[in-house]
This record gives sequence, structure tokens and C-alpha cells, in this order.
Amino acid sequence: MSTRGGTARDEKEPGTDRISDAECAVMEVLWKHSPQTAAEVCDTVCEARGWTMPTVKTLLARLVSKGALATQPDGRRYLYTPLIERSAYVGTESKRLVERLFGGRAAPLFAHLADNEALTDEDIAEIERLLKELKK
Amino acid sequence: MSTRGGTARDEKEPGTDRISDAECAVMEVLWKHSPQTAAEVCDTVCEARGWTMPTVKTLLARLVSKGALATQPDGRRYLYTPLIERSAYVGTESKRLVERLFGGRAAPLFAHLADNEALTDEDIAEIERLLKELKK
DNA sequence: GCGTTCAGACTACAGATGTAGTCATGGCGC
DNA sequence: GCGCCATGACTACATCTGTAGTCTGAACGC
Repeated sequence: MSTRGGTARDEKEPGTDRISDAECAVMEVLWKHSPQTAAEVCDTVCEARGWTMPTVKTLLARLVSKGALATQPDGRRYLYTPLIERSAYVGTESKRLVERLFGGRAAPLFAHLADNEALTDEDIAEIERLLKELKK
Repeated sequence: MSTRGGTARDEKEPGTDRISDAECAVMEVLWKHSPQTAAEVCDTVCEARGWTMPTVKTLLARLVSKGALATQPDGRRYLYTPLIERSAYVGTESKRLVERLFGGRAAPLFAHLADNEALTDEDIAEIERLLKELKK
């Protein structure tokens, strides 16, 4: 409530609503490169997920109404730009998982990934480096 | 496919369907202690989540039909037992997240948790130990 | 024996999600 | 100038999810 801009818009402030799986796929495309038109997004995502234009349009509209995307008119079409950052989304989702499955502790998650051999050598090296970083 | 009993049941083999958030709460209770009756599960989960008996019943039924729970008659009620292990569920979910958000790589997840200060000192120590373990 | 009560089965229903179709309109090619 | 096509707006609809209510039947107490 606090940071609400006071505009009586329909769109909520960014990050309020959850972004669903399918919606996320659209966001990914725009996170990689923005702004883009619906057609451009479709080019990328329709091939990857076998969707059609209407589907992408719907998802874009939902994301706009959730406040996750901004639109900017460009002639008679829109350019879409993410309003929430990928890192914010990713952070929220990761935290949600850790919270839900591991009681908020990250170590068990890590242990699980290790058990399931979901860790590549690269990952391990990388994590070691990060650990060293953290301890400083 | 392999372990399918060949019975033409309605229930699928375990782990085929996704377990939703609310369903997971029920599973947690049964993972902690099983078998339990619906009433017992309700005692635990209704308090924690503010649900009522019918809600728990529905969730239990859905989990049974998803093949996530086994029932065993006990007088005129059922005892419910998990058919899928918590570790399997947790593994699947973790992998899904890592797949979806981090291109299957665990290191970026870790980096994110680190950035968001989602790591306690304990976590860090624990992860270090696991790393040492892995390198052996 | 008979009613009460409790358990499971079935039904309900609103909202989110995945997926797609139709409509109206404005711009561009000819 | 006119028709076509691309584009966004609106609509559709099945399924899943969260949450709960009603029905039916069997067990147990009296």
C-alpha cells in the first residue's frame, strides 16, 4: 500500500502478482532483449514453445495488466519492455522454493542438487569461488 | 513405465502429476508421520493453514487420484500413506526451478541466494562441507 | 432396532492458467 | 480511394487450484 503512486490505474505496481510459467517464457524473451513488438516476441517464443500469435498476445496483455511489462506505442503497435527485473523475479522464485521445500534454508537445497548430480564440475568450481568471495 | 503394475486403475503411477502448493502442505504432514487418518492430517494442517475438514478431504482425494498417496482401510476410515518420497518431490521441484530460471545450472541459483542474503552462516558452512565431500 | 454421528464420496464454484479464436480498426500498397 | 493485412482488444474455454458444502451410508451407543 505504501508505495502506491496514487494513480487510479488498473495496473498494479510491478511485482505484486505472480508471474506464471507461460508468462515467464515471454518475460525471458523480453529480458534478453527489449523493447520488442508482439510479433518479435512471437517469433522467438512461438518457435520455442509451439504457441501461436494469439497466445502470445494474451500473455503480453496479462503481463501488462500485472504491471510486469510497460507498453510504449510505436506507430500502430506496441513495444513491450519489462518493468520488473529478471533478477528480482528469479530472486523471488528461488526464495519461494527454498522457503516452501527447505524451511528457508539453502543448504538442504544444495545438498539435494548434489545428490541428484545436478551439479556440474563447473558449478562446483563456481560455487567454490563464490564461497570464497562470501567469506571475505 | 517400467514398474507399472498393469492394473487398469484410474490412478496414475506416482510422480506423474504435479503436486500443487496446497497439496504439498498435506504431503508434508504425511511425510513427517504416516500413516494418518484424514482427521489427524486435518488437526495438523488446519491449524497451520486455516483450512477446514472438507478442504483437507479434497486435497487428500486429489493426491490419491494423482497416485501420490495410498489408502488403506482401517475400520470405516482410511489411513493415508505417501507413495512418493519427499526427497523425490523435492528433487523434482528443485530441478524444475533450476531448469526454468537458470538454464539448468545450479551455480547461478547459488549466486542469487548469496546476493539476496538468503544464506545464513550455517548454510555457508554446510555447503562448504558438502563441497569438500563432493571433491573427494 | 434406531437414531446420531462421523467418514468418505460427490458436488460446487470462483479465480488462475494455458491456449486460442474473433473483431475492429488503421495504415500501407496499389 | 480502396481493399487487405497486421495489430491490439476482446472473448472463449478447458483445466487446474484453492476452498468449501452437501449427501450417503455404516458404526456405535443405547
